[in-house]
Amino acid sequence: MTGSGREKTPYCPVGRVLGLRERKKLEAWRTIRSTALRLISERGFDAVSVEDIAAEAGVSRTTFFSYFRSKEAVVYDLDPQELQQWRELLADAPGDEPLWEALTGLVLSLAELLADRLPLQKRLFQQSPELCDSSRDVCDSFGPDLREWVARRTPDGDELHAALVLNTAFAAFNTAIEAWDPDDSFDHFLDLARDCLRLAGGGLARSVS
Amino acid sequence: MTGSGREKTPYCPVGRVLGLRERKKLEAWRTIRSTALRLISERGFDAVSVEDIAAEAGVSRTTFFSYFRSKEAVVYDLDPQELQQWRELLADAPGDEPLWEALTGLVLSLAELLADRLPLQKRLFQQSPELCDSSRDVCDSFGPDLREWVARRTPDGDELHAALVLNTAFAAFNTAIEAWDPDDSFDHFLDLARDCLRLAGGGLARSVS
DNA sequence: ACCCGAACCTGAACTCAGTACAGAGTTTTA
DNA sequence: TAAAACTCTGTACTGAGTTCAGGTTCGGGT
Repeated sequence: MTGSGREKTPYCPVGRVLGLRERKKLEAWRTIRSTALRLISERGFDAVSVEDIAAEAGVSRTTFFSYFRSKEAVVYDLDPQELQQWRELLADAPGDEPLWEALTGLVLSLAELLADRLPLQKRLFQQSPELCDSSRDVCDSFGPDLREWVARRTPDGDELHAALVLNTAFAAFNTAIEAWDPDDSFDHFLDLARDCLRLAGGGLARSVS
Repeated sequence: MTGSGREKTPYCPVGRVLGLRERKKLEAWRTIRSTALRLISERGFDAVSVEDIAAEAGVSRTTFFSYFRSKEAVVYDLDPQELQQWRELLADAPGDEPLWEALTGLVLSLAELLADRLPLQKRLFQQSPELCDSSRDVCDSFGPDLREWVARRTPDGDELHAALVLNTAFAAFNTAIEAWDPDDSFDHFLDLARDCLRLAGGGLARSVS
């Protein structure tokens, strides 16, 4: 919905020094999120309604939707502080590396940033296939930013190549997520992601099998 | 929804010789689909409700949902005959080629199979970003079959590689779709798809830019 | 300290996707 | 031609997502 506007409201800015308002908002965001994750991991995604989450978080249904665009978003969205770190990462990324190498680095940094959330998230995927189906992309929340970053450093005429590189990096990342067992260590996931990115970057054509 | 069962009902079987029942069903399927595409291309995806489609197609809302799992599905699903051709393609695919080459071939054959529908579909994407967002994958309808095909010809222990190859092929295909202008010839699209698959297969790491 | 505007929260009412089901109608089969 | 199997339809329901008109709370001046 909402056409393709990026952010309806500049929600949860996370500036340097937070006023009372901003602190409350961040707190509300986190209460809703953690409540949601708790309920969903207890009962499964489908068995929890937005109403349940809102009630349990002590907030109205309407407010829930002012913090999260959809029910899935409460699972996928980055914490405002993570989002800020992610944007700093993008801002600081070197501009001289070849695109694929730069992207590989970014994706791996991102993975580390998500270290806390990913295991739980992956477990939710396994419990609730409907979650997997709907948003098949864990990339939803950071994807747009990354797209923009790629676009900015892409010379005219090379859009196809840039898009291909980006989509392939996503594919590699998602493949690693799919393959990972959340009971294994997170380092193991990082290895998987590295492997996938390396294989995809090195060319899938000539290869085993 | 529906756990992860493949097909709730074996709808529209398209056997060799069709009985009256099957003929009616195929006809109904096509009426609904074409009505839907017409209305949606006239008014936009969001401005058309399932009720509108059903009414215009002379069928009940309930019946609509017995033919299509969702409102998006009516745009994405393969025609039962296309689906059959696609399955034959899979069945006939050689088992001795390396995985990437085999997949490349399959994806390109698939593209040709979709020649009629793709231009309109791409135009709908452009008109209705909400369509793009929701099902970011044109691969939805044939993806499961292809996954299964890949799984069958994957030796144990190589699942990661197989998944990576598959996801990357999808990524390349989607990239081509994204990049294609539906006012250009369909051959141009095929060239794009070929290029994307070749680039991804050949290794994105060392490359221009 | 006070006030005003802006930002925020809320309940209520609404639209629409998707599901369940029971009954009526149609095709198939024997 | 009658029973069995399948299909369609209306009805009624759940729940996601939106809109909106208040009420409340915060922040920045003065």
